[in-house]
Amino acid sequence: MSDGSTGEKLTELAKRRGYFFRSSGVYGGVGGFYTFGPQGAALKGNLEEAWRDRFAVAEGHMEIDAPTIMPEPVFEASGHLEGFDDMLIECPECGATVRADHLVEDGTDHEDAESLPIPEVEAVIAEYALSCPECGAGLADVAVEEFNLMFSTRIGPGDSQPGYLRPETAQGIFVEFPRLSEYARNKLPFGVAQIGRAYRNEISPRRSIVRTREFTQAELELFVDPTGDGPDLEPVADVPVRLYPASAQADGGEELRTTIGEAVADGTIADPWVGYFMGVAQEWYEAVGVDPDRFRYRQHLAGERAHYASDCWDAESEVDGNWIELAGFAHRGAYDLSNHAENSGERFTVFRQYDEPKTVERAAVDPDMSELGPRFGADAGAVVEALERLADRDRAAFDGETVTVDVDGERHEIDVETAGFAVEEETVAGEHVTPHVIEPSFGVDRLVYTVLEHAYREDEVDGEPRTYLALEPAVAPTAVGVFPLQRDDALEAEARKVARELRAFGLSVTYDDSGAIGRRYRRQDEVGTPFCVTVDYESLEDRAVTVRERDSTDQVRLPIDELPATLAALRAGDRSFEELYSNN
RNA sequence: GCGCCGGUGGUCUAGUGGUAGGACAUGAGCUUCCCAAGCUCAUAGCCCGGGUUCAAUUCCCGGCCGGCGCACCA
Repeated sequence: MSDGSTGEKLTELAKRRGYFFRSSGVYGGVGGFYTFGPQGAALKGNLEEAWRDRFAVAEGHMEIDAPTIMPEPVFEASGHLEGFDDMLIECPECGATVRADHLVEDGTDHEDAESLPIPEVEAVIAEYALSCPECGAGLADVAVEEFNLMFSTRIGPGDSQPGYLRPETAQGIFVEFPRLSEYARNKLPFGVAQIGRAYRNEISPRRSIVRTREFTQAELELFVDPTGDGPDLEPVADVPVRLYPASAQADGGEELRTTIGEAVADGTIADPWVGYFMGVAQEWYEAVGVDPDRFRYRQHLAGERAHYASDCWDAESEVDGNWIELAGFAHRGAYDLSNHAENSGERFTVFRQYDEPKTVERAAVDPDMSELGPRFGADAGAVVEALERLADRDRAAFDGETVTVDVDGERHEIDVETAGFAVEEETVAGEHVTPHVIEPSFGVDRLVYTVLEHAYREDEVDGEPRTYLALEPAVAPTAVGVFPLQRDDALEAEARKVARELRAFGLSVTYDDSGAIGRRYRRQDEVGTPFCVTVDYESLEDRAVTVRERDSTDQVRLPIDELPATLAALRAGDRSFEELYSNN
C-alpha cells in the first residue's frame, strides 16, 4: 500500500473499481472530462434520486428537463455572453497571462474595465504604458484576447444561428418561466427543479472530478413574491450549522456554530428562504454520507458574488485538506426574469390580486385623431405618446385651454379638448409582480467525490489490512453481494437463486463465486457494498444464510424467506443491522 | 495559459541505445476455505508524432495527459 494521500488512493480505487476515470483515454484523454464507470454511475444516480426526493418531491415542486444547447439571445439576456467573458493579455517577455481588465483597473482610475470594448482596453493599456505585473515588460500594442467560458456551437447548417452549451442549468428554467408559471396556475411561491449537465470551458480543470468542463447540476429555482411571507422555518429551526460569515473571513474571525433558527433571527443569514434551504441541505447532506465535521457554510465575500446575487452562501466540504464548493444558496432577486422579460418582450410576471380591489384616480387622454392626424401627419403617433406621458406625469399641464408638448425638440400647442383629457376612477384588482428567485444549486459530481472521500476507510480485520468505503446503504451503488461459501454445484445453484430473488425485489446485487470467501468480502468492501450474503451447506438444510455487514464485519443468520424484505429495510434505513445482530 | 516534475500490463512500480522484470489484481484448475492463505498454468505493458541513430521505451524537439505552484474559477 502506498503512503499517498487519500485523494490519490481514492482516485486509484475509483479507476480500478469502476467509479470514475478520465474519458477518451485510448486517444490520450482530454482534460476536464470524466466517465463514471458502472459503480460511479449507480452512485451518482442514487444521489440524484435522493436529491429529487428531498428537494423536488418532498417540497412539492415540479421538475423539468431542458435542452443543454440554447440560442445566443438566451445568454445575451442572462449576462453570460458579456460576464462570462474574460479579457486576457499575454506578456511577450515572460509568457504570463493576466486579466487585461484587472490590469487596467489596477493601473488606472477605471473602475469597471470589464465593460469596455477590447479596442478601448488596448488603447488604455497603451495610453498609460501599463506593464506586466510579473516581469515589468511593457504591454502597449500587445493584443488583448477574448476568452469566453461557454462552449459555442452552430445550430443547423449554412448560415445557422449561433448557440451555446449552457453554463448552468438555471437558464433553461428561467426561459420557460411564462409557461411554467401558467402550469403552476400563477400562484407564488412555486419551485422548479432540474438535474442536468452544464458546460464550462475551464481554463484549468483540476483535481479529478472536482472541477471538470462538463458536470451535473441539481438546481431548484424557487419563485417567490418579493413582498410575500417567508418560509415556515419551524422544520429546520433547530438544525445545527457551522457558518463562516463574510465578516469573519475578512478579519480572520472564527466560524460560528449556531442553528438555522438563530442565524436567521439574528440576521447572519439575511434571507429566510436561503436559511430554510441551508437547513434542509444540512440534514440531507448528512443523510447521504457527507461528514458533518467536514462540512460548513461559507458566505460569499462582496467581491466574490455573482452579478445577480444579493447574498450567497456556499455549502463546502473538506476533501483531502481543501474546502470545495458543494452547493450555492443564492438570492437572485428579479435579475433573471426581468432580463428575459426585457430581451424577449414577453411577460415574466405573476398577477397578484389585492385582498380588496383598489380604486385609483387615473389621468388619461383620448385624443381626437381626426384633428391630430391631418395636422401632424407621420408625427401624430409621437404626439399622442407625448400627451399620454404628460397626463401621467403632470395633470396640472392640462388645466388651461391648451397644452404644450415637446416632440423631437419641437413644441406643439394642442387644445385640451382635442387631447380628450379626463381624470377617471379605475378599479385595480391587483398588480403584476416580477417574482424573486431563491436558488439552491448543487454540484452532483463534487458530491460524488465528497461522499467517496468521506467514506474512505482503512482498518485491520484479523490482522490483515482492509480498505473499504463506508457508504450510506441508501446510496451505495451495489446493495448486496451474494456468494456460495465455496465452489460447489449445489451451493452455487442456491446462491444464484438467492441473487435472483433479491434482484427481483429491486436490489442491485453482485454475484461472486471466485476465489476464497475472504477475498470476495474484501472486494465488496472496497466498492462499499454494505451487505453480503453467503450460502453454505447448512443453508441447504435450514433455509438460512449468513448476512455480513461491511463496517463491523459482524454476521447474523437469517432465513432466506425474510432476506429480500430485511435487506431492503436495512438499505432504506428502516432497520439497523446492530438491532438484528443483538437480537440474533 | 505560464513554470517545475512526471507518463512502463487492469493497478502500483524496477530498468535499459539492441523492444522489458516484479508485486498486486484478473482468468482456469487443485485445496470441503466465513474475512486479501498456498500451489500450478494463463492473459496482459514502454502515451502520441517527429528527429538523431544500423537500431529509440530509453537521447532531443513538439503534442496530449497528469500532479504541484501561479493565474483563472460570472
